[in-house]
This record gives sequence, C-alpha cells and structure tokens, in this order.
Amino acid sequence: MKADNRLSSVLHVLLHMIELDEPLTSDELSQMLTSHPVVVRRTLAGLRDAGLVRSEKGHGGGWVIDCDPAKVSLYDIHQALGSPALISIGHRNHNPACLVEATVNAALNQAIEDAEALLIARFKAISLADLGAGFHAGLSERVGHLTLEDMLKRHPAPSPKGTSDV
Amino acid sequence: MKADNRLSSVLHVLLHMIELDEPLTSDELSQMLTSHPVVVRRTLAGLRDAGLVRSEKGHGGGWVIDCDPAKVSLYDIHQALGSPALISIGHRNHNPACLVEATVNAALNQAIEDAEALLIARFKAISLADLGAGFHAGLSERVGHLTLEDMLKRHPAPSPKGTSDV
DNA sequence: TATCATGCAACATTTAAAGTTACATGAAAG
DNA sequence: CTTTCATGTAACTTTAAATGTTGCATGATA
Repeated sequence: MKADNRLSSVLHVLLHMIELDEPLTSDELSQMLTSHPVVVRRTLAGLRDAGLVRSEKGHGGGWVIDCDPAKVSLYDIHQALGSPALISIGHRNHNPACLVEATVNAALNQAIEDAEALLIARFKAISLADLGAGFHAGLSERVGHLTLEDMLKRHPAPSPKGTSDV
Repeated sequence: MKADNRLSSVLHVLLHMIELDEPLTSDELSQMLTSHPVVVRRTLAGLRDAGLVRSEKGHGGGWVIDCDPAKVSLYDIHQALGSPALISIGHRNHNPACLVEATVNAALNQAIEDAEALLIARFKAISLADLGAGFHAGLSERVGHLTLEDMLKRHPAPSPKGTSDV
C-alpha cells in the first residue's frame, strides 16, 4: 500500500511560504515537490477553501500564507486536505450476521479508532509555528531568510528519472 | 486510499477454522470472503510458513488450524501476512538537505511511529483465543485490555524535545 | 492587449492489489 | 493405478485510486 504524502508535502510548502513571504507559484512549488503544477493547485485548493492560504492570479501571483501559523494545527491542515484516511487497515463488513466477523471487527475497530485518535491528538497539538520553531532551531548558523534561489537550489529538478529530492 | 482487509479476513477464517475442526477448502473460504480461491491460498501461504495453519492436499484436504490459539496474537498474524503497513500517511523524504523537510518529517515520524506502536501493542495483547472467547460470550468485552487514556499516557506529545517510548 | 498566473474539467498514466487462468504436484477413493 | 480432488505457484488480466497531463477559461498586471 502506498503511503499518502500530501500532508507532508503541504507542510513542507507551507513552511517555505512562511519563510519567504512573497507569492510562490504552483510551478515553483511543483519543482520543490518533484510534482506537477496542476497537482499542486488541486492539493492546495482545499487549504485555500479552508482559509489557510490565498492564491493570486496574474503577474507576481502565486500562493501566499493566509493564517496565523500559531493558530493552525496539523489537524486543521489534515482536515483541509479532506481528512484522508490515517490507518491503512480496515475490516471487512460483508456479513453483519456472522458473529465471528462481528467479533473480529469489534476488536480491530477498537484498536484502529484508538490509533487514529492518537494521531489526531498529536496533530492537534502541533502548530505550524511549532514546526517553524523547530526549523529555525536547526538553522542556528544561518541568519535571515532564505532566498528563492537558495530554496530551489535545495530542490533540484529530477535529472533523468526518479531518485531525486526535494 | 483503499483499506487493507487481509488481517480482518484472515482472523475471520481462522476463527471459523477453530470452531469447525475439519479441513476447510480454499474454495469454501473464498466463498466466506467473497473472494477467489487462489487469493485465499496466496494470503494463507504466509500463515502456513509461519506454522499457524496447515494445508492438506487431495480428498478431504483443505486448511486446518495448527497452533494454540491462546499463544498466537494478532501481531503474530500480522507478521505472518508480511507486516503490511498500518499507517496510511507517510512523509516525502527526497531531500535530506532541506531543513524544512527534515523538520516536517521528524514531527510526522514521531506521531506515525507512536500510532503504529499503539496498534502493535494492541495486536500483541489480543490472542486468537481472546477473540474466540469474545465470540462465545456473544460480545467482545475481553478484547480491550488497554484504554485509550493508558496509551496516550504512554505516548505523550513531545512539546519541547520529547523522546518517546514503547 | 500581451503575458502570466490560477481554476478546473477531462483524459492518460501509473501502480498495487485482487482476480483469473493454467498447469504441476500430491493425496485419497474407486 | 487411474480418477478425482485439493493445494502450489507462475503468469497474466482487471480494477481502482492517485498522480500526471493537456487544454481552455478567467482574472490580474505590466
């Protein structure tokens, strides 16, 4: 099963948007994520609808942060993405009349729901500002903001295929 | 993202195998699971290799339980299935040079690993016999040994620089 | 008005899982 | 010992969800 990296991707670009407070285009963001501009717009559309970012058209346009990073949690962002599934296992519910199946489902459900609750509790406890603080703590030798060139240097385009980075 | 129901399916048929101690054919099992006999064999192959079930060929053949249900946990079964992913979200790890990405990943990883640890702890705490007992009791009361509060206590949110446990 | 950017619908590609076919192996019944 | 039934497994097809892509409309700015 393939992991869903959207939350990770979105957090990544949000932090860059906070660092660099000029609009970032879908094209630039897609280079950071080794993805496609339309995919970026599709993904960020939910955040725009939730009022977390703003998108501006035309010359000098792009994506801008539009919230207080201290007041937005990872949970808010997860919700803005449409609350995708957090747990990858489920239960078959083909025959509710089968007591064996019902018993299995009850046991699995309890574990699954609690793991989900743990993740959600953690997500609620971490704000964008927290992540930004962690970032700056790790950046102690560097002073000031990163330039866009700095950033793109750290997000090179994939040379021939795959094994690139972001 | 589509949930993986193999653990649920396998538990279901294992309990039926325990109930009814005559061999069940892949064909019969596939009917229970609304699936295909070859898929059943594929899935149960791991359990056979792990010594949890036995398969017999020829007339009167099929699948038989081959373990002590009290000594086999859901974790053992999950492992026998090849330890499929439990958490459906991940992180992009394309560029370790990007400090922003590293920060995001650290935060997500901690939450993900702890949720995974919770699920595994639960799975270790539930045996096939527990499920069977729950089934015979008509309800699975015995199945939740740990409460969510217990687990959250063991997985505190790492606000300053938390290190996790378990 | 030319250009740059997003918005979005529609289609194509990718990928992992499930489903399916085909045939070999082995066990029991006749 | 031959037939029948069952698993073992490789190879192929189908399916479903996500990503990627194209094309065009809309709006903002120079």
